[in-house]
Amino acid sequence: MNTSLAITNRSLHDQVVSRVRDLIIEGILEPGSRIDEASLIDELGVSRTPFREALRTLAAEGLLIVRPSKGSVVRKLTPEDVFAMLEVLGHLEQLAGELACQRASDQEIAALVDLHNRMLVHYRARDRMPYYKLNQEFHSRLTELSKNDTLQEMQRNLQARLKRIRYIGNQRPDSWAGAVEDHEAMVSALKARDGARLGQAMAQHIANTWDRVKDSI
Amino acid sequence: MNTSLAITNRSLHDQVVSRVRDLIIEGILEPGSRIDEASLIDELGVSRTPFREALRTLAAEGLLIVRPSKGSVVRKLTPEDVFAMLEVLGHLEQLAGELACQRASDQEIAALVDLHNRMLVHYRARDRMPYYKLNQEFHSRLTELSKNDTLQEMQRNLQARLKRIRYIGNQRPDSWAGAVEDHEAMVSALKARDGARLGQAMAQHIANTWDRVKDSI
DNA sequence: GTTGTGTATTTTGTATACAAGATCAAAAAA
DNA sequence: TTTTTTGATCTTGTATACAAAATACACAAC
Repeated sequence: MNTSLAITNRSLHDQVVSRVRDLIIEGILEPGSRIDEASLIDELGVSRTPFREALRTLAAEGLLIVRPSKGSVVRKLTPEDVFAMLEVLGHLEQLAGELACQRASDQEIAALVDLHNRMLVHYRARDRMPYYKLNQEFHSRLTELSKNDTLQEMQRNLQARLKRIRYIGNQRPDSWAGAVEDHEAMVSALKARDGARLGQAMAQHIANTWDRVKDSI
Repeated sequence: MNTSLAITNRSLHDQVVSRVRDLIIEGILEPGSRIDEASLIDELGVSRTPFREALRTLAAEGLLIVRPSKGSVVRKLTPEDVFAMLEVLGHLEQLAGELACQRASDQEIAALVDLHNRMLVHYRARDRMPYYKLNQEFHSRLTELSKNDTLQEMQRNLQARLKRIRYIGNQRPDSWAGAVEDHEAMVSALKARDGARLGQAMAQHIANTWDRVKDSI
Protein backbone atom coordinates (compact mmCIF):
# COMPACT_ATOMS: atom_id res chain seq x y z
CA MET A 1 0.00 0.00 0.00
CA ASN A 2 2.37 2.78 -0.98
CA THR A 3 0.53 5.93 -0.12
CA SER A 4 1.58 9.05 -1.84
CA LEU A 5 4.85 10.00 -0.36
CA ALA A 6 6.02 8.67 -3.65
CA ILE A 7 7.81 11.27 -5.70
CA THR A 8 5.76 11.88 -8.78
CA ASN A 9 8.43 10.49 -10.97
CA ARG A 10 5.94 9.00 -13.35
CA SER A 11 7.48 8.27 -16.67
CA LEU A 12 6.45 10.34 -19.62
CA HIS A 13 4.94 7.20 -21.03
CA ASP A 14 2.58 6.73 -18.10
CA GLN A 15 1.56 10.33 -18.16
CA VAL A 16 0.77 10.24 -21.84
CA VAL A 17 -1.16 6.99 -21.44
CA SER A 18 -3.43 8.29 -18.73
CA ARG A 19 -3.85 11.65 -20.43
CA VAL A 20 -4.88 10.14 -23.75
CA ARG A 21 -6.99 7.52 -22.02
CA ASP A 22 -8.94 10.31 -20.36
CA LEU A 23 -9.32 12.14 -23.66
CA ILE A 24 -10.87 9.00 -25.11
CA ILE A 25 -13.08 8.21 -22.14
CA GLU A 26 -14.33 11.78 -21.90
CA GLY A 27 -15.16 11.68 -25.58
CA ILE A 28 -12.91 14.56 -26.53
CA LEU A 29 -11.33 12.16 -28.97
CA GLU A 30 -14.45 10.85 -30.62
CA PRO A 31 -15.05 7.16 -31.27
CA GLY A 32 -14.15 6.28 -34.82
CA SER A 33 -12.07 9.38 -35.32
CA ARG A 34 -8.53 9.12 -36.46
CA ILE A 35 -5.84 10.21 -34.08
CA ASP A 36 -3.81 13.05 -35.47
CA GLU A 37 -0.36 12.29 -34.12
CA ALA A 38 1.15 15.62 -35.05
CA SER A 39 -1.43 17.82 -33.37
CA LEU A 40 -1.74 15.69 -30.23
CA ILE A 41 2.00 15.52 -29.82
CA ASP A 42 2.08 19.24 -30.18
CA GLU A 43 -0.67 19.74 -27.64
CA LEU A 44 0.83 17.38 -25.09
CA GLY A 45 4.31 18.74 -25.65
CA VAL A 46 6.02 15.38 -26.02
CA SER A 47 7.88 13.77 -28.84
CA ARG A 48 6.66 10.96 -31.01
CA THR A 49 8.47 8.12 -29.29
CA PRO A 50 6.71 8.17 -25.92
CA PHE A 51 3.48 9.07 -27.66
CA ARG A 52 3.59 6.09 -29.97
CA GLU A 53 4.50 3.78 -27.11
CA ALA A 54 1.46 5.09 -25.32
CA LEU A 55 -0.68 4.29 -28.34
CA ARG A 56 0.53 0.69 -28.16
CA THR A 57 -0.44 0.46 -24.53
CA LEU A 58 -3.88 1.89 -25.17
CA ALA A 59 -4.35 -0.41 -28.13
CA ALA A 60 -3.60 -3.38 -25.89
CA GLU A 61 -6.18 -2.02 -23.46
CA GLY A 62 -8.70 -2.05 -26.27
CA LEU A 63 -9.35 1.67 -26.33
CA LEU A 64 -7.99 2.25 -29.79
CA ILE A 65 -6.91 0.36 -32.85
CA VAL A 66 -3.67 0.84 -34.74
CA ARG A 67 -4.02 0.03 -38.38
CA PRO A 68 -0.56 -0.47 -39.85
CA SER A 69 0.42 2.43 -42.06
CA LYS A 70 -3.04 3.88 -41.76
CA GLY A 71 -2.92 5.49 -38.40
CA SER A 72 -4.79 4.86 -35.19
CA VAL A 73 -8.49 5.29 -34.62
CA VAL A 74 -10.42 5.54 -31.41
CA ARG A 75 -12.26 2.28 -31.05
CA LYS A 76 -15.92 2.61 -31.79
CA LEU A 77 -18.05 0.17 -29.88
CA THR A 78 -20.85 -1.55 -31.69
CA PRO A 79 -23.88 -2.65 -29.71
CA GLU A 80 -22.55 -6.20 -30.02
CA ASP A 81 -19.24 -5.12 -28.49
CA VAL A 82 -20.97 -3.49 -25.58
CA PHE A 83 -23.21 -6.46 -25.00
CA ALA A 84 -20.23 -8.81 -25.04
CA MET A 85 -18.31 -6.65 -22.60
CA LEU A 86 -21.22 -6.38 -20.23
CA GLU A 87 -21.77 -10.11 -20.42
CA VAL A 88 -18.19 -10.67 -19.29
CA LEU A 89 -18.16 -7.83 -16.80
CA GLY A 90 -21.33 -9.16 -15.22
CA HIS A 91 -19.78 -12.54 -14.61
CA LEU A 92 -16.53 -11.05 -13.36
CA GLU A 93 -18.39 -8.89 -10.86
CA GLN A 94 -20.50 -11.83 -9.86
CA LEU A 95 -17.31 -13.67 -9.02
CA ALA A 96 -15.98 -10.59 -7.26
CA GLY A 97 -19.09 -10.42 -5.11
CA GLU A 98 -18.87 -14.06 -4.12
CA LEU A 99 -15.22 -13.78 -3.22
CA ALA A 100 -15.68 -10.52 -1.37
CA CYS A 101 -18.18 -12.16 0.96
CA GLN A 102 -15.60 -14.78 1.82
CA ARG A 103 -12.52 -12.63 2.05
CA ALA A 104 -13.36 -9.08 3.07
CA SER A 105 -12.95 -7.86 6.62
CA ASP A 106 -15.85 -6.35 8.56
CA GLN A 107 -14.24 -2.94 8.31
CA GLU A 108 -13.87 -3.18 4.58
CA ILE A 109 -17.52 -4.05 4.24
CA ALA A 110 -18.49 -1.20 6.57
CA ALA A 111 -16.47 1.21 4.44
CA LEU A 112 -18.30 0.09 1.35
CA VAL A 113 -21.68 0.45 3.03
CA ASP A 114 -20.64 3.95 3.97
CA LEU A 115 -19.74 4.70 0.38
CA HIS A 116 -23.15 3.44 -0.65
CA ASN A 117 -24.82 5.79 1.80
CA ARG A 118 -22.94 8.72 0.39
CA MET A 119 -24.16 7.70 -3.05
CA LEU A 120 -27.72 7.82 -1.75
CA VAL A 121 -27.23 11.40 -0.60
CA HIS A 122 -26.15 12.41 -4.09
CA TYR A 123 -29.02 10.47 -5.59
CA ARG A 124 -31.59 12.27 -3.47
CA ALA A 125 -30.03 15.60 -4.44
CA ARG A 126 -29.95 14.44 -8.07
CA ASP A 127 -26.27 15.30 -8.32
CA ARG A 128 -25.42 13.17 -11.28
CA MET A 129 -21.67 13.67 -11.56
CA PRO A 130 -20.61 12.96 -7.98
CA TYR A 131 -22.96 10.00 -7.91
CA TYR A 132 -21.43 8.64 -11.07
CA LYS A 133 -17.93 8.95 -9.70
CA LEU A 134 -18.78 7.22 -6.45
CA ASN A 135 -20.51 4.52 -8.46
CA GLN A 136 -17.33 3.75 -10.36
CA GLU A 137 -15.50 3.66 -7.09
CA PHE A 138 -18.09 1.37 -5.55
CA HIS A 139 -17.59 -1.24 -8.22
CA SER A 140 -13.81 -0.93 -8.10
CA ARG A 141 -13.69 -1.17 -4.33
CA LEU A 142 -16.00 -4.13 -4.22
CA THR A 143 -13.79 -5.88 -6.73
CA GLU A 144 -10.76 -5.11 -4.60
CA LEU A 145 -12.39 -6.98 -1.75
CA SER A 146 -12.17 -10.14 -3.82
CA LYS A 147 -8.41 -9.99 -3.12
CA ASN A 148 -7.79 -11.23 -6.62
CA ASP A 149 -5.40 -9.03 -8.59
CA THR A 150 -6.21 -10.50 -11.96
CA LEU A 151 -9.89 -10.00 -11.39
CA GLN A 152 -9.26 -6.39 -10.45
CA GLU A 153 -7.15 -5.82 -13.50
CA MET A 154 -9.78 -7.16 -15.87
CA GLN A 155 -12.63 -5.41 -14.15
CA ARG A 156 -10.76 -2.13 -14.31
CA ASN A 157 -10.03 -2.64 -17.97
CA LEU A 158 -13.63 -3.36 -18.91
CA GLN A 159 -14.87 -0.54 -16.75
CA ALA A 160 -12.57 1.86 -18.55
CA ARG A 161 -13.73 0.72 -21.96
CA LEU A 162 -17.37 1.09 -20.98
CA LYS A 163 -17.06 4.27 -18.98
CA ARG A 164 -18.43 6.61 -21.62
CA ILE A 165 -21.34 4.42 -22.48
CA ARG A 166 -22.42 3.88 -18.93
CA TYR A 167 -22.38 7.57 -18.25
CA ILE A 168 -24.59 8.25 -21.22
CA GLY A 169 -26.87 5.39 -20.20
CA ASN A 170 -27.66 6.89 -16.83
CA GLN A 171 -29.23 10.00 -18.28
CA ARG A 172 -32.83 8.95 -17.90
CA PRO A 173 -34.19 9.39 -14.37
CA ASP A 174 -36.14 6.12 -14.21
CA SER A 175 -33.09 4.07 -15.09
CA TRP A 176 -31.16 5.89 -12.40
CA ALA A 177 -33.75 4.81 -9.85
CA GLY A 178 -33.40 1.24 -11.06
CA ALA A 179 -29.64 1.36 -10.61
CA VAL A 180 -30.03 2.61 -7.07
CA GLU A 181 -32.40 -0.25 -6.28
CA ASP A 182 -29.85 -2.71 -7.63
CA HIS A 183 -27.25 -1.23 -5.34
CA GLU A 184 -29.55 -1.56 -2.35
CA ALA A 185 -29.86 -5.26 -3.05
CA MET A 186 -26.11 -5.60 -3.41
CA VAL A 187 -25.35 -3.83 -0.16
CA SER A 188 -27.94 -5.86 1.67
CA ALA A 189 -26.39 -9.12 0.47
CA LEU A 190 -22.90 -7.88 1.27
CA LYS A 191 -23.87 -7.00 4.82
CA ALA A 192 -25.24 -10.51 5.24
CA ARG A 193 -22.11 -11.92 3.59
CA ASP A 194 -24.40 -13.89 1.35
CA GLY A 195 -22.03 -14.52 -1.54
CA ALA A 196 -24.48 -16.27 -3.82
CA ARG A 197 -27.04 -13.52 -3.40
CA LEU A 198 -24.48 -10.75 -3.87
CA GLY A 199 -23.14 -12.45 -6.95
CA GLN A 200 -26.63 -12.72 -8.37
CA ALA A 201 -27.37 -9.09 -7.54
CA MET A 202 -24.22 -7.89 -9.27
CA ALA A 203 -24.82 -9.98 -12.35
CA GLN A 204 -28.38 -8.70 -12.45
CA HIS A 205 -27.18 -5.13 -12.05
CA ILE A 206 -24.92 -5.45 -15.05
CA ALA A 207 -27.66 -7.13 -17.03
CA ASN A 208 -29.94 -4.21 -16.22
CA THR A 209 -27.19 -1.89 -17.32
CA TRP A 210 -27.54 -3.31 -20.81
CA ASP A 211 -31.22 -2.40 -20.84
CA ARG A 212 -30.39 1.07 -19.65
CA VAL A 213 -27.73 1.79 -22.23
CA LYS A 214 -28.66 -0.25 -25.26
CA ASP A 215 -30.69 2.48 -26.94
CA SER A 216 -28.01 5.10 -26.58
CA ILE A 217 -25.22 3.35 -28.48
CA MET B 1 -13.78 -15.73 -41.02
CA ASN B 2 -11.18 -14.17 -43.30
CA THR B 3 -9.14 -17.04 -44.59
CA SER B 4 -5.69 -16.24 -45.71
CA LEU B 5 -6.02 -14.37 -48.91
CA ALA B 6 -4.82 -11.58 -46.72
CA ILE B 7 -1.49 -10.19 -47.79
CA THR B 8 0.98 -11.00 -45.08
CA ASN B 9 1.84 -7.42 -44.50
CA ARG B 10 2.34 -7.85 -40.80
CA SER B 11 4.02 -4.89 -39.27
CA LEU B 12 7.40 -5.22 -37.71
CA HIS B 13 5.72 -4.45 -34.43
CA ASP B 14 3.41 -7.44 -34.64
CA GLN B 15 6.23 -9.73 -35.63
CA VAL B 16 8.37 -8.63 -32.74
CA VAL B 17 5.46 -8.95 -30.31
CA SER B 18 4.68 -12.52 -31.23
CA ARG B 19 8.33 -13.48 -31.43
CA VAL B 20 9.15 -12.13 -27.97
CA ARG B 21 5.91 -13.49 -26.58
CA ASP B 22 6.96 -16.93 -27.71
CA LEU B 23 10.40 -16.47 -26.20
CA ILE B 24 8.75 -15.73 -22.89
CA ILE B 25 6.18 -18.49 -23.05
CA GLU B 26 8.77 -21.05 -24.07
CA GLY B 27 10.90 -19.97 -21.17
CA ILE B 28 13.88 -18.97 -23.25
CA LEU B 29 13.59 -15.62 -21.56
CA GLU B 30 13.41 -16.77 -17.99
CA PRO B 31 10.87 -15.41 -15.50
CA GLY B 32 12.40 -12.70 -13.38
CA SER B 33 15.29 -12.14 -15.74
CA ARG B 34 15.99 -8.73 -17.09
CA ILE B 35 15.51 -8.16 -20.77
CA ASP B 36 18.71 -7.12 -22.45
CA GLU B 37 17.48 -4.73 -25.11
CA ALA B 38 20.74 -4.53 -26.97
CA SER B 39 21.29 -8.23 -27.47
CA LEU B 40 17.67 -9.03 -28.29
CA ILE B 41 17.51 -6.21 -30.79
CA ASP B 42 20.63 -7.56 -32.31
CA GLU B 43 19.30 -11.08 -32.47
CA LEU B 44 15.96 -10.07 -33.96
CA GLY B 45 17.57 -7.66 -36.36
CA VAL B 46 15.28 -4.74 -35.64
CA SER B 47 15.87 -1.31 -34.25
CA ARG B 48 14.94 -0.11 -30.82
CA THR B 49 11.78 1.73 -31.74
CA PRO B 50 9.61 -1.21 -32.83
CA PHE B 51 11.20 -3.35 -30.14
CA ARG B 52 10.30 -0.96 -27.36
CA GLU B 53 6.78 -0.57 -28.70
CA ALA B 54 6.52 -4.33 -28.58
CA LEU B 55 7.63 -4.29 -24.95
CA ARG B 56 4.78 -1.91 -24.16
CA THR B 57 2.29 -4.24 -25.78
CA LEU B 58 3.63 -7.24 -23.91
CA ALA B 59 3.60 -5.30 -20.67
CA ALA B 60 -0.05 -4.49 -21.20
CA GLU B 61 -0.64 -8.21 -21.78
CA GLY B 62 0.92 -8.88 -18.41
CA LEU B 63 3.84 -10.91 -19.67
CA LEU B 64 6.51 -8.50 -18.55
CA ILE B 65 6.98 -5.46 -16.41
CA VAL B 66 8.70 -2.26 -17.40
CA ARG B 67 10.28 -0.51 -14.48
CA PRO B 68 10.98 3.08 -15.44
CA SER B 69 14.67 3.66 -15.97
CA LYS B 70 15.46 0.20 -14.70
CA GLY B 71 14.65 -1.94 -17.66
CA SER B 72 12.08 -4.60 -18.28
CA VAL B 73 11.85 -7.94 -16.56
CA VAL B 74 9.94 -11.03 -17.54
CA ARG B 75 7.07 -11.27 -15.15
CA LYS B 76 7.56 -13.96 -12.56
CA LEU B 77 4.37 -15.50 -11.35
CA THR B 78 3.97 -16.17 -7.67
CA PRO B 79 1.69 -19.01 -6.57
CA GLU B 80 -0.82 -16.33 -5.56
CA ASP B 81 -0.72 -14.87 -9.07
CA VAL B 82 -1.32 -18.25 -10.63
CA PHE B 83 -4.15 -19.04 -8.26
CA ALA B 84 -5.79 -15.70 -8.99
CA MET B 85 -5.49 -16.19 -12.73
CA LEU B 86 -6.90 -19.69 -12.59
CA GLU B 87 -9.74 -18.47 -10.43
CA VAL B 88 -10.67 -15.95 -13.08
CA LEU B 89 -9.98 -18.25 -16.01
CA GLY B 90 -12.18 -20.89 -14.46
CA HIS B 91 -15.12 -18.54 -14.27
CA LEU B 92 -14.53 -17.20 -17.75
CA GLU B 93 -14.49 -20.69 -19.19
CA GLN B 94 -17.55 -21.58 -17.19
CA LEU B 95 -19.31 -18.68 -18.85
CA ALA B 96 -17.90 -19.73 -22.21
CA GLY B 97 -19.28 -23.22 -21.74
CA GLU B 98 -22.73 -22.00 -20.86
CA LEU B 99 -22.85 -19.64 -23.81
CA ALA B 100 -21.45 -22.22 -26.21
CA CYS B 101 -24.32 -24.55 -25.42
CA GLN B 102 -26.77 -21.82 -26.37
CA ARG B 103 -25.03 -20.41 -29.39
CA ALA B 104 -22.92 -23.01 -31.14
CA SER B 105 -24.14 -24.81 -34.24
CA ASP B 106 -24.31 -28.60 -34.39
CA GLN B 107 -21.39 -28.64 -36.80
CA GLU B 108 -19.25 -26.57 -34.49
CA ILE B 109 -19.95 -28.93 -31.64
CA ALA B 110 -19.21 -31.92 -33.83
CA ALA B 111 -15.88 -30.38 -34.81
CA LEU B 112 -14.96 -29.95 -31.19
CA VAL B 113 -15.92 -33.52 -30.35
CA ASP B 114 -13.70 -34.59 -33.20
CA LEU B 115 -10.84 -32.56 -31.78
CA HIS B 116 -11.40 -34.25 -28.45
CA ASN B 117 -11.16 -37.67 -30.07
CA ARG B 118 -7.87 -36.74 -31.66
CA MET B 119 -6.63 -35.72 -28.23
CA LEU B 120 -7.55 -39.15 -26.92
CA VAL B 121 -5.42 -40.78 -29.59
CA HIS B 122 -2.42 -38.77 -28.46
CA TYR B 123 -3.19 -39.53 -24.86
CA ARG B 124 -3.25 -43.27 -25.47
CA ALA B 125 0.05 -43.00 -27.31
CA ARG B 126 1.39 -40.78 -24.50
CA ASP B 127 2.45 -38.14 -27.00
CA ARG B 128 2.65 -35.22 -24.66
CA MET B 129 3.44 -32.37 -27.00
CA PRO B 130 0.74 -32.87 -29.64
CA TYR B 131 -1.77 -33.52 -26.88
CA TYR B 132 -0.80 -30.31 -25.18
CA LYS B 133 -1.17 -28.31 -28.37
CA LEU B 134 -4.59 -29.74 -29.12
CA ASN B 135 -5.58 -29.05 -25.55
CA GLN B 136 -4.81 -25.36 -25.93
CA GLU B 137 -6.79 -25.39 -29.12
CA PHE B 138 -9.69 -27.17 -27.48
CA HIS B 139 -10.07 -24.47 -24.86
CA SER B 140 -9.68 -21.69 -27.41
CA ARG B 141 -12.17 -23.21 -29.79
CA LEU B 142 -14.71 -23.83 -27.10
CA THR B 143 -14.40 -20.21 -26.03
CA GLU B 144 -14.92 -19.13 -29.62
CA LEU B 145 -18.24 -20.93 -29.59
CA SER B 146 -19.44 -18.48 -26.97
CA LYS B 147 -19.54 -15.92 -29.80
CA ASN B 148 -18.31 -13.32 -27.36
CA ASP B 149 -15.22 -11.46 -28.58
CA THR B 150 -14.35 -9.95 -25.25
CA LEU B 151 -14.52 -13.32 -23.57
CA GLN B 152 -12.22 -14.75 -26.20
CA GLU B 153 -9.77 -11.93 -25.81
CA MET B 154 -9.52 -12.36 -22.07
CA GLN B 155 -9.39 -16.11 -22.21
CA ARG B 156 -6.59 -15.92 -24.77
CA ASN B 157 -4.70 -13.48 -22.63
CA LEU B 158 -4.89 -15.58 -19.49
CA GLN B 159 -4.10 -18.72 -21.40
CA ALA B 160 -0.96 -17.09 -22.75
CA ARG B 161 0.17 -15.99 -19.32
CA LEU B 162 -0.35 -19.44 -17.88
CA LYS B 163 0.95 -21.42 -20.81
CA ARG B 164 4.31 -22.26 -19.34
CA ILE B 165 2.96 -23.25 -16.00
CA ARG B 166 0.27 -25.50 -17.36
CA TYR B 167 2.75 -27.31 -19.49
CA ILE B 168 4.97 -27.98 -16.52
CA GLY B 169 1.97 -29.04 -14.50
CA ASN B 170 1.02 -31.83 -16.84
CA GLN B 171 4.26 -33.69 -16.34
CA ARG B 172 2.97 -36.25 -13.91
CA PRO B 173 1.05 -39.10 -15.54
CA ASP B 174 -1.72 -39.35 -12.94
CA SER B 175 -2.62 -35.70 -13.34
CA TRP B 176 -2.72 -36.19 -17.07
CA ALA B 177 -5.29 -38.94 -16.62
CA GLY B 178 -7.33 -36.61 -14.46
CA ALA B 179 -7.28 -33.91 -17.10
CA VAL B 180 -8.51 -36.37 -19.71
CA GLU B 181 -11.40 -37.39 -17.45
CA ASP B 182 -12.33 -33.73 -17.03
CA HIS B 183 -12.42 -33.37 -20.77
CA GLU B 184 -14.65 -36.40 -21.12
CA ALA B 185 -17.14 -34.78 -18.80
CA MET B 186 -16.98 -31.52 -20.73
CA VAL B 187 -17.53 -33.14 -24.09
CA SER B 188 -20.42 -35.16 -22.73
CA ALA B 189 -22.14 -32.04 -21.44
CA LEU B 190 -21.45 -30.19 -24.67
CA LYS B 191 -23.00 -32.95 -26.76
CA ALA B 192 -26.11 -32.73 -24.58
CA ARG B 193 -26.02 -28.93 -24.80
CA ASP B 194 -26.31 -28.87 -21.05
CA GLY B 195 -24.89 -25.42 -20.36
CA ALA B 196 -25.00 -25.60 -16.60
CA ARG B 197 -23.26 -28.96 -16.55
CA LEU B 198 -20.63 -27.89 -19.08
CA GLY B 199 -19.98 -24.71 -17.15
CA GLN B 200 -19.52 -26.69 -13.98
CA ALA B 201 -17.24 -29.16 -15.70
CA MET B 202 -15.03 -26.41 -17.09
CA ALA B 203 -14.82 -24.60 -13.79
CA GLN B 204 -13.97 -27.88 -12.12
CA HIS B 205 -11.33 -28.61 -14.73
CA ILE B 206 -9.58 -25.34 -14.06
CA ALA B 207 -9.87 -25.88 -10.33
CA ASN B 208 -8.20 -29.25 -10.79
CA THR B 209 -5.53 -27.56 -12.81
CA TRP B 210 -4.52 -25.65 -9.73
CA ASP B 211 -4.01 -28.91 -7.85
CA ARG B 212 -1.97 -30.25 -10.71
CA VAL B 213 0.35 -27.28 -11.01
CA LYS B 214 0.56 -25.78 -7.56
CA ASP B 215 3.59 -27.74 -6.49
CA SER B 216 5.61 -26.89 -9.54
CA ILE B 217 5.58 -23.10 -9.26
C1' DG C 1 -19.66 13.03 -66.54
C1' DT C 2 -16.96 9.31 -65.11
C1' DT C 3 -12.96 6.66 -64.69
C1' DG C 4 -8.11 6.06 -64.61
C1' DT C 5 -3.27 7.54 -63.97
C1' DG C 6 0.58 9.85 -62.29
C1' DT C 7 2.55 13.12 -59.15
C1' DA C 8 2.67 15.94 -54.92
C1' DT C 9 1.79 16.00 -50.19
C1' DT C 10 0.91 14.19 -45.94
C1' DT C 11 1.39 10.67 -42.51
C1' DT C 12 3.36 6.79 -40.68
C1' DG C 13 7.25 3.39 -39.75
C1' DT C 14 11.91 2.73 -38.59
C1' DA C 15 16.56 3.98 -37.40
C1' DT C 16 19.83 6.50 -34.97
C1' DA C 17 21.79 10.03 -31.95
C1' DC C 18 22.12 12.30 -27.71
C1' DA C 19 20.95 13.12 -22.88
C1' DA C 20 19.79 11.47 -18.39
C1' DG C 21 19.51 8.11 -15.13
C1' DA C 22 21.01 3.72 -12.85
C1' DT C 23 24.49 0.30 -11.85
C1' DC C 24 28.89 -1.27 -10.49
C1' DA C 25 33.49 -1.12 -8.89
C1' DA C 26 37.44 0.86 -6.93
C1' DA C 27 39.40 3.75 -3.59
C1' DA C 28 39.18 6.26 0.67
C1' DA C 29 37.46 6.81 5.32
C1' DA C 30 35.61 4.90 9.56
C1' DT D 1 37.02 -5.30 7.71
C1' DT D 2 33.16 -2.74 6.56
C1' DT D 3 31.00 1.21 4.79
C1' DT D 4 30.66 5.19 1.99
C1' DT D 5 31.65 7.96 -1.84
C1' DT D 6 32.75 9.03 -6.41
C1' DG D 7 33.27 8.44 -11.07
C1' DA D 8 33.31 5.41 -15.07
C1' DT D 9 30.33 2.56 -17.75
C1' DC D 10 26.38 0.73 -19.29
C1' DT D 11 21.37 1.09 -20.04
C1' DT D 12 17.35 3.43 -20.77
C1' DG D 13 14.38 7.55 -22.11
C1' DT D 14 13.47 10.97 -25.40
C1' DA D 15 14.05 13.56 -29.59
C1' DT D 16 14.77 13.95 -34.27
C1' DA D 17 15.83 12.59 -39.01
C1' DC D 18 15.09 9.87 -42.92
C1' DA D 19 12.60 6.35 -45.66
C1' DA D 20 8.41 4.23 -47.13
C1' DA D 21 3.71 3.96 -47.54
C1' DA D 22 -0.84 5.94 -48.18
C1' DT D 23 -3.77 9.66 -49.43
C1' DA D 24 -5.30 13.61 -52.15
C1' DC D 25 -5.62 15.98 -56.23
C1' DA D 26 -5.11 17.44 -60.82
C1' DC D 27 -5.32 16.28 -65.44
C1' DA D 28 -6.18 13.38 -69.33
C1' DA D 29 -8.75 9.80 -71.72
C1' DC D 30 -12.99 7.61 -72.73
